[in-house]
Amino acid sequence: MNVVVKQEDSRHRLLEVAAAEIYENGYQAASIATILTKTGLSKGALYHHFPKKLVLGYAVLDEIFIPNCMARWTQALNDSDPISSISAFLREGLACTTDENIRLGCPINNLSQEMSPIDEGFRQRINAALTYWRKSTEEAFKRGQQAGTVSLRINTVHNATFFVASMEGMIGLTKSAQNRELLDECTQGFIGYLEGLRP
Amino acid sequence: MNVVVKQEDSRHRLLEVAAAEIYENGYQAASIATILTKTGLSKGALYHHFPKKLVLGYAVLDEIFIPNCMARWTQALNDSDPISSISAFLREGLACTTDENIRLGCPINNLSQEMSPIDEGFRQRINAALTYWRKSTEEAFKRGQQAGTVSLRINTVHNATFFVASMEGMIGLTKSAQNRELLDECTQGFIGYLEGLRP
DNA sequence: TTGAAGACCGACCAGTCGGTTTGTTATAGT
DNA sequence: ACTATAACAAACCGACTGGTCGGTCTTCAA
Repeated sequence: MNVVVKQEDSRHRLLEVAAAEIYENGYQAASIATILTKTGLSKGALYHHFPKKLVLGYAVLDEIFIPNCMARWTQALNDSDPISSISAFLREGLACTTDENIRLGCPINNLSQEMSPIDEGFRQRINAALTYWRKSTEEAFKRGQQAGTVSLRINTVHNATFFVASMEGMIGLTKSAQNRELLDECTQGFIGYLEGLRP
Repeated sequence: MNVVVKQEDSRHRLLEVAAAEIYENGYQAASIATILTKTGLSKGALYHHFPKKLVLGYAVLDEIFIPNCMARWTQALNDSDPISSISAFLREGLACTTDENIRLGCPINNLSQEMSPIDEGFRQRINAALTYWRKSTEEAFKRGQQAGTVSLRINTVHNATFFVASMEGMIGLTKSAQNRELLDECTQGFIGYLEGLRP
């Protein structure tokens, strides 16, 4: 009976170790050999579950990176006051950012920058996630406008796009500075911008 | 006499071709062999001018990427009305962004995301450039405050940091979307934020 | 009991990587 | 004219890459 568990386990272990490797080194520099060593599995096992490295990369994105990132976001937006809830989201993000996060940034953004120009499969997956992020933010702004918590004079599309861009940029800048203080400063500037969207 | 030209030429050609390769593929995936093919030079030539691939990468950053990026920026800020001049800078950037820029993003940001976590030499160079960018923006905001074109209620440090982050994020988001319209929307949101910094 | 199938192993492959070494040519200084 | 040195050229190297393939073991249905 634990054999069934074990076979499911192999795929899962592969995915998780691969995710860690890709997060640390990027997709292209992530080594199959290293993943095998860290899982304790063989090459046969890996290529039994995933026909190519590319498919493994897609699976990591689809089953680990994107769900992880989306989970926290969607539950932060069920509100008629998006500015407050997004500010809270930023502050919470600041608080629960680990040293590893500061060093390595956002896994999706990393893959986006690395793979978008050279592989359509990666690009489309990432773009879909980012588009969803923009759209849900845009709708949150609209709900805020209806509830009177967001100024009617702002363009929700422009500001939703600018918001997502700034979010990614903030993480990226923190990564190159490797400095938590900078993330703090940037978050405060970010919240200042958001507060400016009130009526 | 044209021999002297030629030897300087070799280094230059190597730098330029390497820059293009790194811009296209990132540092790690940039192939020495490809660079040699495209320059028409031999391995001996390359390793005569640069002892290691890493040194070539640093040189590309120091002598090509960073100067190119800084040149346009510094001349855009000699003004007592930074909000107007930065907005103009954004609009101009939008206008002169090539399709290649949309596909490949900002070379410095690319290297930052790829190399910051794994090589201190890259990280420090990039961080120095970004720090300079933040500081010069901060000073521009302060000049604006003195001239009465920027609100005295904003924190110049926070907003300078947020500005640089948003700048990088905007380029990165455009890259993953590969969509000029999105860059346009984001720029408009960006300018809206900047206008909000006025008194 | 037998047979089929899924899960897994690990030796092996061709190709590419950055880097080294040895050798040649051209030029500048004396 | 002679020599030292810069500026290349190209064969070569070991390490490593993703990927293949023949075979083994376990599980389960018939």
